[in-house]
Amino acid sequence: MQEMPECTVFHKKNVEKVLHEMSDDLTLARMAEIFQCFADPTRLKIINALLLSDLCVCDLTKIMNMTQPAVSHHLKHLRQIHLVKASRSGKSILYSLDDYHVQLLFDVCRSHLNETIDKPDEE
Amino acid sequence: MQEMPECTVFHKKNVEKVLHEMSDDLTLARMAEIFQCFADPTRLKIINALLLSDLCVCDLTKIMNMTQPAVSHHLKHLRQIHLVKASRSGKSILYSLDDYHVQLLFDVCRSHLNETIDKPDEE
DNA sequence: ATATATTATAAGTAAACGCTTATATGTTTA
DNA sequence: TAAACATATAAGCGTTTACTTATAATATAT
Repeated sequence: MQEMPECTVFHKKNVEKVLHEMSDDLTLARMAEIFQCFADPTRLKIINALLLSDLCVCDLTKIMNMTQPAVSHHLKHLRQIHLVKASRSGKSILYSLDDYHVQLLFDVCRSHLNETIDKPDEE
Repeated sequence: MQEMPECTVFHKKNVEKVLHEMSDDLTLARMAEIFQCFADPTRLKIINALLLSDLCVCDLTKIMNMTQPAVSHHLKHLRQIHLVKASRSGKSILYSLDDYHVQLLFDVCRSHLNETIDKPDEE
């Protein structure tokens, strides 16, 4: 019968170094929140659109080809972490990106994709 | 009684420009997959650890203070999109980052966080 | 002021996600 | 080769997520 042993490898030096130098949990949680905004295809598409032009909710609804509440829902999400800001313009509310890091994150990710496009999938 | 009007703002020029220049849906879906790996606090912590040192599953289990299958599960996820690679070393399997973009994405996100730390929360 | 246009919020639902326990796979060592 | 070790996979469960429809809020225009 197989036992489930406590792993004993434990490269003490490495583990201690990592534990010491790693970001704290709160920081990691907040970073994860930001990445979460980029992690949904719909939101990412909204971000992509706003990288190209400031847009009102109505325009985004047309671009995304989805219902207006869905778009508003995502915009709220994006606004809460300061990735996007809103300003009224006549009847409409114009949305735009709130931080240049958005462009950076988007570009770095796309580069990664381009450079791994030929790699075969892991199973 | 309130009707639900079709929105008529439609800044045609902007919308057309955006639709034309936006990345295709497949690219956005793949990018979202990558961001999804960064979007979970646990996985992000694993990434953070691997930024600091190559580590075996056992070490990561200790660092993360969680069960070994959970760690393996996340590592599989990370390996499938070529963010992480594995190589055997004796009894253990050593994991390391597979791409310098990982460091870039991590750093850009942390910078964003640092520069927005003082902004008040949107409600 | 009243009607209309634009955007935001609420409640409900189906699907995806991350963890746990149990078990399988593969490598090493005796 | 058999036992032990290190890692991977499978099945199940509770939570979260993203959408839908319905409705509210807010500003504009007549």
